[in-house]
Amino acid sequence: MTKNGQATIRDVASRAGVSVATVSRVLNGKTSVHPTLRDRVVAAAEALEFRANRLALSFRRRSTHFVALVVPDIKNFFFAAVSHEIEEAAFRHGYTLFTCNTSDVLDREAQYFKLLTEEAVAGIVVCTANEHQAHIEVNRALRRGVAVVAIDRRLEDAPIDLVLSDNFGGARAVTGYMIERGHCRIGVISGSDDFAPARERRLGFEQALKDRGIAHEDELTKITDFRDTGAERATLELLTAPHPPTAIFVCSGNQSIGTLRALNTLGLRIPEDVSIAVFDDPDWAGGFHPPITTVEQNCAQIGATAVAMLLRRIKDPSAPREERRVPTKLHIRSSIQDLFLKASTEPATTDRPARSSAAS
Amino acid sequence: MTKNGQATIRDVASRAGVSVATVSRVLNGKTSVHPTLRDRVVAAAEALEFRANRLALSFRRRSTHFVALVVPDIKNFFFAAVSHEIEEAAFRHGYTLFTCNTSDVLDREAQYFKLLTEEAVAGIVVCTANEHQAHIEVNRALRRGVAVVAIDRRLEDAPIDLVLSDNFGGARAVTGYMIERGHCRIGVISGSDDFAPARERRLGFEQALKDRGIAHEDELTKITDFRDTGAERATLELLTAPHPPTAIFVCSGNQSIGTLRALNTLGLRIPEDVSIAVFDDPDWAGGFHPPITTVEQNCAQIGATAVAMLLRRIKDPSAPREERRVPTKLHIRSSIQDLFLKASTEPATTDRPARSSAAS
DNA sequence: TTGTAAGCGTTATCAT
DNA sequence: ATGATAACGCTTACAA
Repeated sequence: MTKNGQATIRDVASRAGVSVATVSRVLNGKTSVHPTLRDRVVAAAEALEFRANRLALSFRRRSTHFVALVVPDIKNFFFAAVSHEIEEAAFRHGYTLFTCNTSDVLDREAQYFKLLTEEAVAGIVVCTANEHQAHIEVNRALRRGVAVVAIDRRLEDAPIDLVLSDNFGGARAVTGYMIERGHCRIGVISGSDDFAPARERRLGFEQALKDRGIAHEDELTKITDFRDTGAERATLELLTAPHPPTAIFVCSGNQSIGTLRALNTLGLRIPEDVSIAVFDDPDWAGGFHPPITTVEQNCAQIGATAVAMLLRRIKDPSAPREERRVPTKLHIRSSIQDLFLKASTEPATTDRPARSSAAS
Repeated sequence: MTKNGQATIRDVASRAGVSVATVSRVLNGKTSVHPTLRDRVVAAAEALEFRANRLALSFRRRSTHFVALVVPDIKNFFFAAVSHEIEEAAFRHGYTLFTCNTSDVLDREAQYFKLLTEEAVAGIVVCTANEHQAHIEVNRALRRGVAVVAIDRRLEDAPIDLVLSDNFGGARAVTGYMIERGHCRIGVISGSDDFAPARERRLGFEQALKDRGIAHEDELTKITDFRDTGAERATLELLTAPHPPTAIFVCSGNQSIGTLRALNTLGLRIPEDVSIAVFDDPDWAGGFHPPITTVEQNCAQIGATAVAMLLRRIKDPSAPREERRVPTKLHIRSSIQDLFLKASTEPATTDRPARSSAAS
């Protein structure tokens, strides 16, 4: 028994009257040992409340049971939700999760990859800061046997697994819904084409237009950063233009906050003055007044899939590269006016459009 | 040079023509070594791109540079923000962060403490699942030299550092603001008194009432869980009662979503039909229609303080226990009607209450 | 099947 | 100041 109070494998061995090798064997259950000895060892281990020293284990095995999630911003609802799911799934499989924020700075991402590789994590789930520049650390990690899977954004140049939402389909569906409600001048607020999800959502939007033979007007497309401030500015521009759109498709939850703020500033009501749809379904969207029509990404499934792919690759590093799409879900609520229904104040809705006056 | 391509301290030693002990000494800079040898070692290390094996280091030193954040739910905006801050600060000091969700299950918290202790983390920042039951693992961690600081909720029975918001003051201030606008029947939706923040916010609310000599009415207080669904139900009850309040103070951002949903269901407008204030300032609050008056917790400062306290305790385990309060900030927006201003549709506000009609 | 013993990469305790 | 060398706790050849 060492001074710190923790029994070691030696203590167990001597108490059971066997060698440390035997103890190790029964503990790991690889090779078979005589039942009698096995029982003696187990008994001794229990009596001593033996727990293998994890630090020694990692050292010896040159590997750990850590996985990491490297994302631009854990405060973003999407990543927080994915993180939660990954943590949950990883825990079930005996892994513990590191959280790493890059703030979309590539260098920071590289630093983390380096650190995590040195720390011998079993795997990394990453939403990269730059799709076009797979920094050298990614390859280094791969070479060192770290399993890597990308989510949400592609990691070009690197032959790694990928899981992302059906951005194209989701955007196309919700845009189609708007068009069917009579909107033909629809503004879109998207992120940089440098990122797959932004690009795909914008493309899905445009496809819906084409589907219905509606001409695409360039001045209705605003490309901004992924932050709310950029979207706020873009919305202002869109709606103060000479011939403003009747509806706006906002390509992310983060950006939608800026859009909504802009609407407040302009004193425009949803959906009477302008209709709104947003990609992402933040928790407050259904409580908004009016409830916002959204495209929900299945964060849980994305996280679960990422972990599954990670575990698969940890087991079999040479498995064929995979790319998985996770379906989105359209939540039809009350933020899109049906232009065919004259004089209506509320469009088709899932929620009750009651209009009474009670308290006060 | 070992097979995996990483130079070891031995490689450096032989290349520099010195013993491993000397290499170790110059690398750690504890004892002094002759400048000549020192230079040779440094040169060799650089030539070989030597990086000490972290797994071996942890094993040898019996300690790591990991810290952990153990919280009920990382999806909760408050914890996500705190997590971000902790990660940032920790990274600056050479620590990497583990994220651990307990889902408010005490047993899960204990499991994590056990694991983290075995993994020899340097410190744990925890928002406990149960204030009254400091499970044995906390003490075990403490005994094993893990620094622990609690945030948001107290960890009773355990003599550990603590940092939380000025819940009482924040609640008192915003309630006072409502009263000054003429509200004297104010409903409050709070969480279980078993948790310090809920208790303190409710108490702050009641104190504001007392401050102005307003009688407290029991049926205006609703205690629910911290989830939005509980708050939704509570709001419904509050507002369909015979004599409903003119305003509601919601004690957390999570709960406010349920409250807002309930208002939509009832078709009640803010602030014309009912005024709203919420504790917590989720990112969407300012974009809501109308913008919501909130009490913001300074997540960044809470996180930074927690890390500072953690580092201090890592350095000096016997430092005196500390308890720190972080001030809150009142955001006055447009969700509280001024009952003294007759016929008004919008109360005093920071935002512009314009009412025009543009697009479409 | 079981035991002996040689590492794993570092640090720390000895002599020198 | 420097260099052998013994740990640290575990796994795993290799022998028996």
